[in-house]
Amino acid sequence: MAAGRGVTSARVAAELRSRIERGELLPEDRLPSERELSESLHTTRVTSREALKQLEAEGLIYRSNRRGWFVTSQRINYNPSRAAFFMDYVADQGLVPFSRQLLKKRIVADDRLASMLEVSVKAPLVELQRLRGANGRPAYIETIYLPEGRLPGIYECDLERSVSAVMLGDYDQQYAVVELDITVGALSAGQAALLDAPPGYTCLCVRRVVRNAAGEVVEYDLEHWRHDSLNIQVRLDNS
Amino acid sequence: MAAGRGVTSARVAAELRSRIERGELLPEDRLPSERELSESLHTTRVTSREALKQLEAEGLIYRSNRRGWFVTSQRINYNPSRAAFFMDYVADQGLVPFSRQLLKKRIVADDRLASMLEVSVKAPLVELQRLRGANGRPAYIETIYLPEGRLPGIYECDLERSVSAVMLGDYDQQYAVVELDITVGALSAGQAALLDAPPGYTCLCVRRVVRNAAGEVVEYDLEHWRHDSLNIQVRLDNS
DNA sequence: GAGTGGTCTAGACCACCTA
DNA sequence: AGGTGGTCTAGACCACTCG
Repeated sequence: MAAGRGVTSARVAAELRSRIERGELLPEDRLPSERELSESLHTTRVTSREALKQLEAEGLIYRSNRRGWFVTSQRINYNPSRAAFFMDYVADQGLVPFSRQLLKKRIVADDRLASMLEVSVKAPLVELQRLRGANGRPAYIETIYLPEGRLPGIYECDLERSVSAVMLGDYDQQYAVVELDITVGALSAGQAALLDAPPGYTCLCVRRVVRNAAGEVVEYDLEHWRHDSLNIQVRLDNS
Repeated sequence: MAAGRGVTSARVAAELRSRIERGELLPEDRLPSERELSESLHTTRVTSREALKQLEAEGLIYRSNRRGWFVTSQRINYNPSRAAFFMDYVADQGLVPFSRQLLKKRIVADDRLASMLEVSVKAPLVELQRLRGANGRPAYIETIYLPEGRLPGIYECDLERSVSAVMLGDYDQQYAVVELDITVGALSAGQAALLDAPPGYTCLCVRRVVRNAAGEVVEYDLEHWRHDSLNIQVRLDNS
């Protein structure tokens, strides 16, 4: 039969779960400290932590660096197929989005990037990195690669707010084909620090390859999302 | 700065990672037992386990019930947008697929199902559940709901192998629109047992709503995938 | 029956955050 | 400075699997 989860940690998890469901703990509320929890439920810290990690995996709670555990709130609904603007669709969901550029530089394609973007090795690229989130909480890190050869002068554009906007406006590039690759992974130490998560935190990796009407790759994105902040929604129309 | 992962467990993780990358440990190979590992690397079981769980989160290794830890092999590439047959696309990837029907029965729609399938409450449905995987390892559990009103006689069809096949053949239903909803979650105890995973194991939840050319919902799927067995690939054509 | 992972106890020290 | 989570030690018992 099922290898039953331990009785004690399950009890702690159930207790907290019910407090959340009953509304005693509201989104963004802070949970009791691990030591308090352990004492009041007659167990040890290791066991309480086991329960907390379980609820974290379920997406019910999250931890902030070394400040404590909190109840999660609404996830961001994300439709990676559309060239929608992050700031817009997050605001439409009643959240307050933010976006911070971490990096913008010119690089040349190495083997891996050359094959992903279908350009020759050493072709000039623009690399862009940004941190985005909602309601003051970081949600994902995005790294974007743009082939300068196909988008002349792209480096001079204001890419801070939205690449999609620049594509549509200045380049008249429709997103003809979008290829998505979605996998569960773990955050590196650097990524985790930026996302206010412990190293190794479970994340959703989304890889996007965007092609224009001519079939050329015009954008390659790598996104690392906190697993508890995201809901991917895709709509496919074959008609 | 980054809340650095502990030195010891990181050392154990790095050691195992390098053994895997160097090819000393091959896919499906068994790792040393937790006790051996702890002793040879001069640490305790709790710490070794921390490292093992980290590698598990990264998708490098997995555990089988109480039998031990193993190196993971190739993931299944899955394109949920197409009405492709599981047995076919897995075989195309050089893997040996299997599919086991767990349940097949007639039910009536409750509130939730009625709203998902856009039928009236108490409308007749067929519920189907199956366990699928590759190379002898379970990968996901799928629960399918079919509205009998729109697919008369569907219960009598042989749905064991492929719902898509029956749709295309007997009902001439093209999959006109597919709506996907993808989230990271945790397995319930029952699901975990079927998937040979510990309870609370991280999973990818995929919800599919399929509509025919008339815009009616003809299929509603709920899939729970082991996070280490899956790679979702979607291709969107806006041209 | 021997060995495995799954869980738990009861401590400890550290790095970091907040006041 | 005091409290928080992050990590670690050194044991223990249990449920299960396998030979």
